[in-house]
Amino acid sequence: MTAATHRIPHPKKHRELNAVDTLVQLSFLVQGILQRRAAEYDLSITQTRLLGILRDRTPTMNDLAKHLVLDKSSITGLIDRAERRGIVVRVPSTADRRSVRVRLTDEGRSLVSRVLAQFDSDISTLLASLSPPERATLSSLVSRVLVADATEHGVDLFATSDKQN
Amino acid sequence: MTAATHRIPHPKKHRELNAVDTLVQLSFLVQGILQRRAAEYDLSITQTRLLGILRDRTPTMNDLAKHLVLDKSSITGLIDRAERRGIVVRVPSTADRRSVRVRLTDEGRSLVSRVLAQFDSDISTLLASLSPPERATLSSLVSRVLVADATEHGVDLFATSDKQN
DNA sequence: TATTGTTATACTCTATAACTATA
DNA sequence: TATAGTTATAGAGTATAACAATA
Repeated sequence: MTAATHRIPHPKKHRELNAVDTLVQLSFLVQGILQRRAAEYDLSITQTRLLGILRDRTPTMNDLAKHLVLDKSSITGLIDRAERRGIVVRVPSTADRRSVRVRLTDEGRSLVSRVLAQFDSDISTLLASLSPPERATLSSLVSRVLVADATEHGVDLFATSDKQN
Repeated sequence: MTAATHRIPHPKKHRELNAVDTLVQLSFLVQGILQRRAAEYDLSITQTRLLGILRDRTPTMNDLAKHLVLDKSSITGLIDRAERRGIVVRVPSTADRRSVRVRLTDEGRSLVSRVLAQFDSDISTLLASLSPPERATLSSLVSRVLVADATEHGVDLFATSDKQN
């Protein structure tokens, strides 16, 4: 990889971009789009991921730490700020009195729906230059990469988890 | 988009992933890989991007702010920390005595080479499940997305910029 | 003893506003 | 006046280590 870590790459005229470079550049492009959009709602990427997780789960702090690959003390701060803002609440776990579950409030649910809908629209726009069959090809290739990685790391991409309490 | 903002997505069995979802997930995956790898060298993604830019440029603080899309005060801090660490130096600009150019030190150059080589290797590994022609297809489709976006925003992806002083 | 979560602390990253020094 | 950069300040995000409560 030569210059894929910055948006305006190598000072060489019309060089061929390999799969590695394009993927890295794309990841910066996509993250930039998401980050700017989230910021319009006063959300960071991490907060948005958090809300996305909470849409169909009521995980413990520990579950969140695992999903987001963050230290549990980082989750404490993340939830503190989200709770202060009224988009999530801590609820005591009934089964284990040490643990705490985190739930979206109605306001949080509404917020995450709006943000993720915007994300969808933003990335769809980004892909507008590809034809539907091209998008399908892209999607299929990327899916294979995602599945291979998940398998590699022993993660079931489609698992239903976080059994209640 | 339903669940692409978190690594372990929707609790539905084997749902079809569309191009938007896969792209968003992929961007998180790639950024995670880069971030963890950079961290091994005590670098953030931003520091690594900075070093990547400096490999073939000696930009002013202002140039850096534009490339990284950050406020100039953020660049001050970024360069302060990098300079303290001995990987970059500030050099006075001869033409305009207000401005400052930033240059890699030998140590910085060596560091960025090692990190970017690792990035390359990491992302190559990620793509190992695709055949060479599939990688070429992926690369070509992603390139078109990148070029379309750059054109949309009036950026010449292949421009040579930052004329010295 | 081990696990869950919080607190104390420290550092990076980022922005806004006010400032200095040039131009 | 306008631009280049720094400083002061504030807040988010992150981690490590020590701690309390519970298992």
